[in-house]
Amino acid sequence: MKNTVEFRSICPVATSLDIIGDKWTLLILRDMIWGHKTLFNEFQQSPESMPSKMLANRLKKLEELGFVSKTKGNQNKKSIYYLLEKRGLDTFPIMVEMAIFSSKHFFDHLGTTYTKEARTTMKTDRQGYISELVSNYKKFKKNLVI
Amino acid sequence: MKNTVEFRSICPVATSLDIIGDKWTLLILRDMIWGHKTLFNEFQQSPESMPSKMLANRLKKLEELGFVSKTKGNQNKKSIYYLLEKRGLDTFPIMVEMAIFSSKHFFDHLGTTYTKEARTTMKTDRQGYISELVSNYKKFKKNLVI
DNA sequence: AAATATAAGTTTCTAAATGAAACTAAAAAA
DNA sequence: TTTTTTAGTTTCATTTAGAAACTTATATTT
Repeated sequence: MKNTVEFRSICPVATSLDIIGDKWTLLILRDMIWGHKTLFNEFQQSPESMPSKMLANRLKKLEELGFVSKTKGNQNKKSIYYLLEKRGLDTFPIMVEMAIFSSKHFFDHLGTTYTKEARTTMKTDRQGYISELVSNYKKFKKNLVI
Repeated sequence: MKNTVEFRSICPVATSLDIIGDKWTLLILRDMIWGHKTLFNEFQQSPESMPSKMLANRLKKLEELGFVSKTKGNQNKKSIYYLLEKRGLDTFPIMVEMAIFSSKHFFDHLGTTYTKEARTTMKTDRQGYISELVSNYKKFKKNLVI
């Protein structure tokens, strides 16, 4: 199975799409940033029910491209920990803009699950919101015992 | 041919991906915002060479979802003008973040095509950059004789 | 007016990607 | 020792993508 990225052009938008332009890749990173998920079966339990084949394929791609790192557990040698690297964390602003977009234009579908407060913060203090979630992740990663 | 959006969850990120999470949709909007393109054959001429079948499919979806409008020409009745509506313009911040991301992490691939200056502006005055391009588009749209 | 060209698609067909479901191998728990 | 858990892989049917040829309406050229 080949899994190399083919760039279609030298356009900066197209280049990002060549890498993260599908329905699953960003959801893994979402679960890592917002949910502090690290394990294969944790990603599987997300509400979108990603098929294990897709999950394995995308995790492999994300690791090859340096978005995430893969570490075998020390205590539990059957667990494999996936953690965000800098490149993975840098996709966060893209996802925040996606969240702002759908909250604005597809509010009826989203409903009131995510508080109005969180959405407002995202917009009014976008950079602060991003910085805090990133620093939270770094803290989580540092304290994680594998 | 069915073309309805199926939402996989009520997550704001997943919801955006359900709508624009593919390799082509955003490229049409990119050509409209940055290139002021309006016609079918103009979109076809982009460096990514979108197949006409994909282009027709995505334009239809974008129109159904209210991202763009479709207008038959008055002077030239065989031309059909596609123009951005508010919802389409609001995807622009997502694309800007994508451009910032790939410029940072895939610089080697992008090369020096897009000036360092433009990239710097995007980052240092993100909101200003967005506002100006949006207002340019609105001006273009207002002055366009169909 | 007739022939040619252009614009916006559609159709056809093959290849590739997706996704559900069952299966596997190694390690841990009971 | 048997069962369960974790992290995948394999198989196969369906869907989507993509290349290429075709179509239909309008416009332009001769």
